[in-house]
Amino acid sequence: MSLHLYDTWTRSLREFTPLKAGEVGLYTCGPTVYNYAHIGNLRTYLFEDGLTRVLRLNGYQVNHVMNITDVGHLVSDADEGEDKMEAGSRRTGQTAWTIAALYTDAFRADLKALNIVEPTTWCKATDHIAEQISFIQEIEKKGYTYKTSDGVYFDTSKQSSYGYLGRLDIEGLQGGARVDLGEKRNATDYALWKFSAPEEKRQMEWDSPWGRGFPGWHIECSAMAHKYLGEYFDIHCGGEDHITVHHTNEISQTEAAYGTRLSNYWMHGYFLLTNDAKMSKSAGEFLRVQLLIDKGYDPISYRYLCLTAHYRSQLNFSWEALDAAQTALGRLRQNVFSLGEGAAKPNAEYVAKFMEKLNDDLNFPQALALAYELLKSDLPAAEKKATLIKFDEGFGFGLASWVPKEVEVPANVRAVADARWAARNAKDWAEADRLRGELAALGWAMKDGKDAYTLSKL
RNA sequence: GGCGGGUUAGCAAAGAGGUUAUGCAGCGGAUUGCAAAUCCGUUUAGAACGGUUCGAUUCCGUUACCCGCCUCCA
Repeated sequence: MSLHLYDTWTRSLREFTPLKAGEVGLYTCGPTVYNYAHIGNLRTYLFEDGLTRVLRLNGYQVNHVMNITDVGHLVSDADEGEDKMEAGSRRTGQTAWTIAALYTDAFRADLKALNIVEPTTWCKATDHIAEQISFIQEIEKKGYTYKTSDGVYFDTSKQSSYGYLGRLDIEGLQGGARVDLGEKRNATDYALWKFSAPEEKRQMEWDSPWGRGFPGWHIECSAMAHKYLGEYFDIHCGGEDHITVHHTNEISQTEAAYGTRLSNYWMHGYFLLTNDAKMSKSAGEFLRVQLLIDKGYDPISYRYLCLTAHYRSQLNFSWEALDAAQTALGRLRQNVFSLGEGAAKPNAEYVAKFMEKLNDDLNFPQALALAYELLKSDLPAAEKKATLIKFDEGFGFGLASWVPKEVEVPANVRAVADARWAARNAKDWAEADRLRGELAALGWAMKDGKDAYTLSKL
């Protein structure tokens, strides 16, 4: 089966056909670096990583561009309110530029911990102010802009196609608008450029043909996607929340400036929920990869958990589910390791089935089930191993390089264990059991093997 | 208020109009001095009501409940 992907634009599964043979232009909306990423944010990057892996498994060369939003969007209230970067700066007492660098590094560390392949091109919003300004000028030239006292806005009423991606009901939106329009002409109009307030000294502001200020929050993606991938490229991804506003406006801008809908396919990852509610940064506490590590989890266990659910359905996070994933991953790794070192080729039939699952809109849950079917099959060990390592190009668990962890055993623990091993071999069961209890008190479990024992931490 | 999605066994989560999802947990057995690990086997399903059908958890309708977006957001 050839690759089929769900396209939000058509709300249907479409066969994937690249615009240029053998190549894929992919733009994925990146983080706003005013705070750490939480594991809900990272679910979307895991979905996109799965996508790039599947594209590569299909033989495509993927030109993957991701932005770093290091200029503040606005905290709330449709183009009103304070700037997130400036707010983060005030919170931490560091410059906006410093915290942008800090959280960018933290984000990349998270990607690494989850074994997410980095994009081929990173681009920072603040490095592309000129591109954003000229993009706005292009829109202005086409007659879609108007100026208010606080910025330059896009007049969505001049664009009959506006809101198609989100299937927006413009009339309904006007009626149910939750915020004041201010000087905006329509509820769906959005800022292209915002002016710095006269009394305000911003850390991040630039001169523009319209006045000193900063870019609106959708223009960077349109401008950078245009610069690195052209007027029309293959796939654009983001979280489900981007459908109705951010991506709708990216399309709007690009359509005004260049007459395309920016990307041929639009794909969206769905949210991670906790306690059946969306995980959010504004709701205070949120789960970071570092917290998982601190609690003794391997971040790859979280990756495993995400792969057990389809990217297009919401996933309810719980520690119980993460425990299950960690156990399953541990066994899978041990299983693959135990298959030995023999050389073999991947089993063509299983690989074909595997590709069929992944090519069906990235069905990782079924692909994972197939891995277990393969493990239970009666194929030769070496062939199983080669096949699973092939599968892992999609999973990204790092199965090929995994080896059981060598644990450092303190000398006193080793001494007790040796004593128990001697007692056991002397069939002194009472003493052996007593010493096992002693080990447990020290926090160690002892497993008897045929010719030797192994120790593991409790 | 407008738009969209969901409800599957103890937990998480898939596909399929009729034939084992899968993982974790549980249970039984093998194995073990006892364990652990492993292996083999196995019990729990598809919100409620109605319709279509030889047959529906799967398609259609109604109801209930849950969630997301519409506001910064993955």
